[in-house]
Formats: sequence, structure tokens, C-alpha cells
Amino acid sequence: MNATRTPPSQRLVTRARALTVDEAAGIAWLGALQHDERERALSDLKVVQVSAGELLCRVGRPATYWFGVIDGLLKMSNDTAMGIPITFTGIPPGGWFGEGTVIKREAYRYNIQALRKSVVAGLSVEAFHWLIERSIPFNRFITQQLNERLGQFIGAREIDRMTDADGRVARSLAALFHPVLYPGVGGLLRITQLELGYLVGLSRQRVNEALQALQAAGLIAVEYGGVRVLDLERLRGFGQS
DNA sequence: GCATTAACACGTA
DNA sequence: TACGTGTTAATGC
Repeated sequence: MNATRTPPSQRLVTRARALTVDEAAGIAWLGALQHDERERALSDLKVVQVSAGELLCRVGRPATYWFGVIDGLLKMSNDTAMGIPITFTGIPPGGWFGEGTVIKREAYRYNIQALRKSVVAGLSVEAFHWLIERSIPFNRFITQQLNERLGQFIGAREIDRMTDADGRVARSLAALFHPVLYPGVGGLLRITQLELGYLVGLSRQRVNEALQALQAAGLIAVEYGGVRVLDLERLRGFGQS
């Protein structure tokens, strides 16, 4: 099914196409740019469709793009010395990532893999630096982005130390509903219970049980192939006190 | 106990 | 038809 033997980077480039108007309209930071900046960004941005299981970034590969999720769901992970993969976060629609690596012109430090068929946009390193060097709005966006994500990773440490499975599911869900980092999600997060299990580190059956409990508590509504958030604040604070 | 895997029936896209 | 969901049974730490 996903027997991609050749390195993904080259294939992705050749498969890329230009953005549609709708896709461009959904990219939050584009709207903040000035006209010439936006023109430059738009002419550089490429879009590619990846299938489930496909790798966008591999650890050690030089960073060539700053990526954003148009549609679908990605997973950021690393392989430990023992070969056991550790998942750091899921990236739903509207999420942009890789700026830290691109800024430093280094190699990717994580694997980014599609949990399901997804549409991903990419801005080249050159265009990224061009924007960083001249655009105040772009710098504001990047600063906010780094700031919000720092908060997320602090929160993720809390989640890891939480023993309660329901709480872990609740907090992980709340993270995916972050309106600043993932503006493309809206009220309905498209994610299967199996995918959520991969992200949280629980079995599908246990995730299902947790979702039922959260639904009974009025925090979410479980839908076919997705989850609707009803009370983000309480979801975020689930498990404390 | 609690979570996991395996297996199944059922409903939906 | 293929996939996602809800559930139960057997197994492991």
C-alpha cells in the first residue's frame, strides 16, 4: 500500500502543484502580509497530496520547506535508540511547522508522517528567509507561532505524566483544537479513533471509552470520523482537581 | 485492575 | 465495497 522505496523529497517536488484560490484563502498568515510580500509568497507556495503513511520530513534531511497542513492529519515523531517511535504531536489543518529548522538552515529533527491522505503546502527556505528579512507581519506571525507552540509542549509534558487515560485523551484533543496553531480545524476535528490512539498512545478501544466519557460529560460530541468540541476550556482543564 | 489485542456485527461514506 | 465505530472475550503486566 505505502511501499515508497525512493526518497520522498524528490517525488514530492515533482508531484507539487500551485495553490488554488480556496487553499490560499485558508492560510491565515498570508492575509497579514503586504501586497508584494503576499505575491512573492503565493508564487513560491506549492501544494502536494500525500497518502497515508507517507513521510514528508525525515530526521537528518536538510530543511528545504516550511510546511503547512491544508487538509488531513500529520504526525510529528522521532525514533528512539531502541527503534521505538515516540510521537510528539499531531498536526491538523491550519498548522504550520518546521520554521525552527528553516530559520537555522539545519536538518529536520523530526519525522513528519501523514496519518491519512493529506494536502500539504510548502514555502521554500529562500522565500521564508526573504519574508523574515523584510516583513513585520510575517515576523509577528512566526513569533506568535513559536510562543504558542512552546506552551503546547509544556502542556504535553503534563499530559505525559498524567496516568488517567481519559485525561490524556481530553488534553490531547484540546491541543488539537488550538485556534491559533490550528485555525483550519474549527469546531469539528476530523480524526478517527484509531488515529487518536496513535497520537495519545492508547488502543482504539480505550480511546473509544474515553470519548464516550467525555461526551457524557458534555465536553465533546463524537461524530462519524471526527470529534466536535463543545467546551474547549473544560476539555483543556480535564483531570485537574 | 486496567489496558491491550483479536474478533465480530453494524452503520456510514 | 471499504472504512470507522461500538462491543465483547481472552490475555498480559
